[in-house]
Amino acid sequence: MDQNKIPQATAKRLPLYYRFLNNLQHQGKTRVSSKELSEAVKVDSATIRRDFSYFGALGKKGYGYNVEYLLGFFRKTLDQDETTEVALIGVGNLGTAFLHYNFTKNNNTKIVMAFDANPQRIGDEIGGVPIYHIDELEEKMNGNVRVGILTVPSKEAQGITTRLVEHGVEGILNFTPARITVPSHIRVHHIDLAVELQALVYFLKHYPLSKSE
Amino acid sequence: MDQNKIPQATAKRLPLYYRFLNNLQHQGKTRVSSKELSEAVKVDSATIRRDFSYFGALGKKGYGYNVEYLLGFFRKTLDQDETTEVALIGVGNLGTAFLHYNFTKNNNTKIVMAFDANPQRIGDEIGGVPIYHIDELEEKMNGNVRVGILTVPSKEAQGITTRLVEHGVEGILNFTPARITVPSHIRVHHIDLAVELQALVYFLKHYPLSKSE
DNA sequence: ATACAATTGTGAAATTAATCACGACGTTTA
DNA sequence: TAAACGTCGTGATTAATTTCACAATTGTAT
Ligand SMILES: NC(=O)c1ccc[n+]([C@@H]2O[C@H](COP(=O)([O-])OP(=O)(O)OC[C@H]3O[C@@H](n4cnc5c(N)ncnc54)[C@H](O)[C@@H]3O)[C@@H](O)[C@H]2O)c1
Ligand SMILES: NC(=O)c1ccc[n+]([C@@H]2O[C@H](COP(=O)([O-])OP(=O)(O)OC[C@H]3O[C@@H](n4cnc5c(N)ncnc54)[C@H](O)[C@@H]3O)[C@@H](O)[C@H]2O)c1
Repeated sequence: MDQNKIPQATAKRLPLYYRFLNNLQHQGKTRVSSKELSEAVKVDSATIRRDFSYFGALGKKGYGYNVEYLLGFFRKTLDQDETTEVALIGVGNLGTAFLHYNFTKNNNTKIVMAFDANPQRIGDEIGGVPIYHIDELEEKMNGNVRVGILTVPSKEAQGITTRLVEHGVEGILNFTPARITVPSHIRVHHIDLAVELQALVYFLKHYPLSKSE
Repeated sequence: MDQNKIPQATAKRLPLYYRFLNNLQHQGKTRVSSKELSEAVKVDSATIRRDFSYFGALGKKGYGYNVEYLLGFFRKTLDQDETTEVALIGVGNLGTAFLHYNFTKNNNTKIVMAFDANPQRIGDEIGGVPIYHIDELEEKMNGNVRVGILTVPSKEAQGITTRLVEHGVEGILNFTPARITVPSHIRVHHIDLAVELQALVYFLKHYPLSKSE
């Protein structure tokens, strides 16, 4: 689809740019240079220009980028006008935090339902999101849910994943340590918080930064 | 320090390998091949062999790797025997979830204190971690805390960061959307959950996977 | 013993990403 | 209007990471 030439590394930075451009617009700024952007989002300015250039010539030489134009462009590119429905599975510590937050700011995603196995949680709403029993997964998911967020205990992850995929979910954001197996057309992003923390500690001990690095 | 030749991409995978090897040992397995590991952690087997090879010849041709030996090796490499103290700032939705979890399993990190500005939370403990008022940050941090986890509102992020750094913190795990500025010898890892979700949605729409990819 | 099967470790190739560096061109100023 | 300046877009380069593919070596079976 679309522009299959856009590097994945670039695609991952797009939401970041989008969010910052939004901030700029709220501040009433009308123009911005790759240098300013660079300082704000901590990405090299050449990388930013390169990223933008995959979408054509969006800026003006000697001037920079027009905030409104750029924002409008990214809004279309990131499909900000259509909402992707998301289901969250596992309303525990982490799941509850996500439901309260619900990624609503500047966002094209919405958690529309949640599931848990614990009867105490069923029937409640958190942040306007209804919580159903996991047995009702098949019944409540109506084919519009394209993404699942997994915040269940890790030993449940594979089973739930299989059920999600059978019911039309195309992408999974997996917060459990389990590495799940999915059909080849399903996309999984792992966010492994314990690994992130351990990796940070490893870097501290083994790659000490010098004052100039 | 140590082996500055280990690629960062490799270093990030080490905790993952470590965790899986632990599981294997608990299951009583004594040997494992890069192929088995590959299927479990979803990393190409050649990449795993390459990763291991930076540490020398850890395996045996025709046999694979000895689980116990490998685990012992990684335990040393990842400094599993010494604990790194961590402070968490911002006991809100996300912060509370992290305190309950506290990354205790197989881990060399421990959240030893938390801070918040909301008087209602002060004095409590969550998961055995005391919660202090943010004004006491300087007083309670004793120089042993090397890592800070930031789960405050984004506009507070920069100010808190500066204070943490002044009091000896060397690494920051930043969950706020704010991109913080730090001296060059401080390491920051951003985990931007909203960006992760948006990026997943972008990939779904623009890089549909085929059945064979 | 010997043959067979399995699996490592690693050069080399391929892929992906980041950075340099500069010509071209628009803006601003006087 | 013209000169000075700022900033983009990008070819070329460099760096980082992944993957291929196979000789070497070991374990296992007969
Ligand atoms: N909380 C953290 O800070 C943290 C950090 C790193 C990783 N994780 C991982 O995230 C996951 C969730 O962590 P948590 O702290 O929120 O755990 P939790 O135990 O608080 O929450 C898990 C929830 O899943 C529900 N559940 C159990 N089985 C289920 C099923 N079959 N179907 C639906 N719901 C089910 C439970 O009732 C519970 O509410 C775990 O895999 C954990 O390893 C959490
Ligand atoms: N909850 C999520 O799912 C989620 C997802 C993505 C990003 N985030 C980001 O993570 C951060 C925390 O999110 P949250 O949902 O937990 O928010 P929250 O409002 O629930 O928690 C923030 C906590 O920080 C405390 N706080 C405020 N100012 C402080 C200060 N100066 N010093 C110490 N503590 C202070 C507040 O009292 C509150 O308890 C935010 O920046 C948010 O954007 C959260």
